[in-house]
Amino acid sequence: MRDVDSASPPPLDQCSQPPLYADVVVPRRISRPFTYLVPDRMRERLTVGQRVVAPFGAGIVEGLVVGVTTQCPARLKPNRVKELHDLLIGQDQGALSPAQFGLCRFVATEYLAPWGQCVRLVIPPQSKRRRTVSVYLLTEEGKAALRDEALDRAQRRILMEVLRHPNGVRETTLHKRGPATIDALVAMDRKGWVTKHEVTSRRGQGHPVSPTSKKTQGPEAELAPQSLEWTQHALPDSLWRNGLAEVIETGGFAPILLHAPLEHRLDCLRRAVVSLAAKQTAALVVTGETERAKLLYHILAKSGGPPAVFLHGGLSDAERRAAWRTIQQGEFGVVIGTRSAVFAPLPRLGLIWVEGEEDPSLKEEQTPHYHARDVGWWRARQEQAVLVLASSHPSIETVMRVRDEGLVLELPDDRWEYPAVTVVNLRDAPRDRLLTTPMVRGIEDSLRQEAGAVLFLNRKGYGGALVCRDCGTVVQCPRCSVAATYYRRAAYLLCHYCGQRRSPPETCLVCAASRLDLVGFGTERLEEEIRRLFPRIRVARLDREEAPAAQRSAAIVRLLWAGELDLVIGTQMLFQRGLLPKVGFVGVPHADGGLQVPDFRSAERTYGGLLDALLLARPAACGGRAVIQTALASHHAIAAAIGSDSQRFYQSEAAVREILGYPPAMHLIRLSVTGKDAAIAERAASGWHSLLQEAAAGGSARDREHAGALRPADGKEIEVLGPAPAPVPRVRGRYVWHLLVKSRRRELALQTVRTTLEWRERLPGVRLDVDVDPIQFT
DNA sequence: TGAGAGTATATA
DNA sequence: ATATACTCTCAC
Repeated sequence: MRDVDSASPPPLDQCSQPPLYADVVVPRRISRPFTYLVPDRMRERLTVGQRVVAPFGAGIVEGLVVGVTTQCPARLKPNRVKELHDLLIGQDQGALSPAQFGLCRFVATEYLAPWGQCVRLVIPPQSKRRRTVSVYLLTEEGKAALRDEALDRAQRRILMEVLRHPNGVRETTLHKRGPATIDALVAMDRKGWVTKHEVTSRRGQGHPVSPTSKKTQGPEAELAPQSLEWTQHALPDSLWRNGLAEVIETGGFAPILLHAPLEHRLDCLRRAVVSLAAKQTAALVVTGETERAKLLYHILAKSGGPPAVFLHGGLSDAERRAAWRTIQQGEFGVVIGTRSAVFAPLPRLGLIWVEGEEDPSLKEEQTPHYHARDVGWWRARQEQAVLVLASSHPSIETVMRVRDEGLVLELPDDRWEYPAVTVVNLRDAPRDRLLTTPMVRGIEDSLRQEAGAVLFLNRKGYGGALVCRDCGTVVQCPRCSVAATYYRRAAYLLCHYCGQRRSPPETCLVCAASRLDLVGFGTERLEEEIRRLFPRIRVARLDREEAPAAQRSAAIVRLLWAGELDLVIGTQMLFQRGLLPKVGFVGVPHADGGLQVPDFRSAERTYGGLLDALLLARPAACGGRAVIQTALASHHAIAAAIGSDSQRFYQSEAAVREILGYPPAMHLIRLSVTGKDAAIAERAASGWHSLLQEAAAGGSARDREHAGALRPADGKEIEVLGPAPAPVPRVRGRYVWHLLVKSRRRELALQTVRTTLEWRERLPGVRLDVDVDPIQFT
């Protein structure tokens, strides 16, 4: 790829101009650009960053010009080079702004993703043109023909299919069946049994929605009014005065970690937005969950600040386009959205605020695997904006990075308002009981005081898994090598990886014994236990099974605010849905449940979940109480959370990551190879591994030469681990192998993987994926 | 033997 | 990604 900066402007005034070539990246799974001849009529208007229509393969694509040159690449025969078809023109269509161009290039290089696939991140969703498609419809004669017993079999099959679809079957669908089908169609068309019709494609018929619609304005009715009131409390002597106000006032690039409870963060956010609006600049607020974005939208829209725009994944393409246009026109003071909103085209960006920066949802799970927080960091620097990463339990990566490169603003540990915490050691408690005596007492007290109670258990379903009491075999999903979760009420086993459900087996599949035991407790079993102990109370459950629709969970939140629920049982979803009122009692029946997960971030997640749960309770001074049941009270994640000692957690966890060589001490790139055939997938992974080893050896040798004798030649600057079966080695019937590239030097790791990508792009039988800074390890 | 499914391959 | 070329399998 030629460098963008080396592109020379086309000569304007010669009669015999040399041919001009454009390097174009296409929206395909190919990293390298393709070279096209620039037709004379485009010479003057064609620039780097221009979007173009180009012939590609059998069809045409919309690509992005990333370089312009007068030389045809050596290995291309000039007669094989095709001409560009057209320039894309239009307000949010044609050329990318320098900011958009830079952003998508950053994502491509930083996350090793095909540049052409990153372009869609920075442009509004394309309106599906009102394309017409041909469909076949059944005629009366056709229906009559179906009654004929002697009808040709192929023809009958087609007619039956067309009969099933009163709106017609697409010509392209039928043509895919092969030449026999096409012949039969032509024959039947001639006989008048079917007719071909041109209809407007269904896609793209979504109603164009005005920016004043419910969805872009934010759904008002779903939020409990009390929860808004709660967030309007002004806090005395906040972190705003102690630093943030000044940074916002000064402006320019400044990375800030705001480590404080939610009410403090919201107070700061509201003030920051108002303060920016006074300076005619705008804020971009990004958060992981749509529900959280809704909440922020309401708080900011109701606080007398500047107009706000709501941008999230639930919007239709038409709605997103409308929101996008509003943003480009600059008639707002703040944009609030989820992950992809970090690319929103704000003019005069003064602040990027990442609310809940530790949220794994900020990481895109598909290519390009960008992290909205890290994109935000880069963008803030580019556009000279303040960057605020806000959380009550920030990721250790952010804590370390901001300590080095920015400013940490935190509420001191002793000023966080926690409930009075009782720790129950599960090792001293009877094994078969889920709720110990102190826990039951705590719930009873809260019922007596009508103060509300929340139980946090981060495991959905009834029990964890079915285990054979004789041979110890765990009942697994047949397609994914992972234990299936048992749901009692619906009486099925559900695989949490592929979603397949089936009825639980009567007997062990290995030894045929009929003694299957339920191991572990899920929210469903906890609910059953609560109903047994307290038959009269009003209980609700907040987890993905019970409250799949946002509406349902919003209803539970509203009931809780209205005091019409005595107790809520929930998973992580408790912290993601709306805002809960502070309750009198919080119980955590199994605090260390998440620590067994084979993921180096499990301690961080456990700490965060526990902290969030404790913060659902009223402060001790207002009678708030909590009971934590754990078998690992001395683990630093649990000890730090119950002792409200965040420094302890971050210190211990940083040490662990350093010793084990995980982020932030080292940078990781996870490579995965997926294939239906286990052996082929493993072989491909091994092949990739040796290629990486080679590249690493070559790379650091060159590197050492370059840097002279400064660095010891230990050859350990980059490590390639694996191939190993993924933590869940089989998903949806496909085998997954992982490689892990580790290095303290980020650029070296990226460069090493980059050199192997040429090979990666064509490899039969397997699917390959590169994830820089992976979060999810399954 | 051919239809149909599945898989390899190039795309400028 | 996607269209096309090519290969393999299975029923006739």
